Amino acid sequence: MLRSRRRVPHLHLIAKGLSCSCSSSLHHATHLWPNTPQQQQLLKHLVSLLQKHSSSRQATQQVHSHFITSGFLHSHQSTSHILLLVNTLLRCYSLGQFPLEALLLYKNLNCLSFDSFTYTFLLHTCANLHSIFSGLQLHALVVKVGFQSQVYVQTALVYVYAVCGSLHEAMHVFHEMPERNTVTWNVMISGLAKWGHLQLSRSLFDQMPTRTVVSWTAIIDGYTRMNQPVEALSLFRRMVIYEGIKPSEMSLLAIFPAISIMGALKICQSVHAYGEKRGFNTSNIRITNSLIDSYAKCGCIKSASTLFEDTSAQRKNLVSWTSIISSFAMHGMGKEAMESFERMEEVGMKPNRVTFLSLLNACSHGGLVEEGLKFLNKMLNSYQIVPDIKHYGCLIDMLGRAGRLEEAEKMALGIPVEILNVVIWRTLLGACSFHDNVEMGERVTGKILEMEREYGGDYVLMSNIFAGVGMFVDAERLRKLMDKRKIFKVPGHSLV
DNA sequence: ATAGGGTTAG
Repeated sequence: MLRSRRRVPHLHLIAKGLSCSCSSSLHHATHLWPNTPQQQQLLKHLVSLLQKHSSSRQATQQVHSHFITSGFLHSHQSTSHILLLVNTLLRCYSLGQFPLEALLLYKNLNCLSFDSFTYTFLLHTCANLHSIFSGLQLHALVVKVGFQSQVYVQTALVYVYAVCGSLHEAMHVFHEMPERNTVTWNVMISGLAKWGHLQLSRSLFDQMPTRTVVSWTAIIDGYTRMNQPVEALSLFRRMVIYEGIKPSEMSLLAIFPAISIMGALKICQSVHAYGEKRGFNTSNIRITNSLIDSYAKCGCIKSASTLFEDTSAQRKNLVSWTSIISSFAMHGMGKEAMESFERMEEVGMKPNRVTFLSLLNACSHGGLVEEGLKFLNKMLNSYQIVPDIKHYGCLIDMLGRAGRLEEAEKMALGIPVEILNVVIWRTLLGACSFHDNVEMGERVTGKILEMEREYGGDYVLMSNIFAGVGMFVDAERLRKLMDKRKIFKVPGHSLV
């Protein structure tokens, strides 16, 4: 899943910044500072500080304010030294949580003459913002200032376009490039794979001169995501056995879902062993979490829970807890899921919406209706989590399975219309069918027809209810209605 | 001094 998009206000500021010569505050400078050795020292110090703490927002901001107050811009400091600091600042911002700061800094410093490093970092900012608009503006700027044939800049351009899903533009830049390196190829391949263009991605993968572990991981991840676990696993084997490339932690994370889809317990075990050998399992909690999930999905809840128990409390994060709860849920072990949840609360870990979804799912599958309702209450009141449509779907499924149809219907009717979907009514209709409640089945079918007139499956389900309780006349009438609307039953599939 | 792949979900 893509990370949530952040909005970029005032993009015109960037373009504006180019046209005027200097930001107004600089005009107030009345004198130039002497080029003291202390200042030179300070510059170097700030750069190395940033390089050491490149992921710390606080450090970045402190260096930034030092930079502003130091008067470097009015000094006789060598501009290349200043630019190094500015570029490093831009890089830190672009990688951090507030990439917009990079664009603003750039805009405020338009009297500097920037280099290709600057534009590389700025483009990464756009990628992190998922802002195709600022990406396009920067592309234009890059052409204007003449850095359009620098490999790093072009690769960053391909990256921005690929991240934003503008694959035509990405391919265009890619094809125009006079020289490409491995990173360029990897960016293009993973961009295409990420957006589901597997064949194209694969053909580039096959074409590229040298494939690194990143290339392999990107294409494997593509196959996994596109639900082609066999190809994913066969590529993984080829990478390890024939190419002699060592899988990285990310390679393992990419292959786990494929293992899960296939339910390949043996492979899961050998990847587990490999991770153990490389020390991944103990250094990377994500690997452990994925392993727990995969073991459960391969049907081995024992291994999942053993692995969970063997992981120290220190290392367990929210995902670890959520994973074990969802593991128990998929094995119908409601009690165990509840116990895990309670233990989680005891150690002070705060559940999120996914945790509650897994927990409610466990209650639903384990037939723990009262408990499920209690947890819903807890979610609302103790944690102030607003249920989304999946929570509702789970709860209605839970009530419906238990035959508490009136409560289920009441809950369905209380779902905000903005999030209500037809899956909810289908879930309830399934319960009506199971419990032979014709009256409610009719009402619910009406709701479904309102929302989706073209889909035939529900007519059939409804007519099965009628037929099932001996109302052949009505069943006949419904089928005729279907014929009239030229509806035919399509093979069932879940939309959830 | 630069860039690429990442865990949980009815």
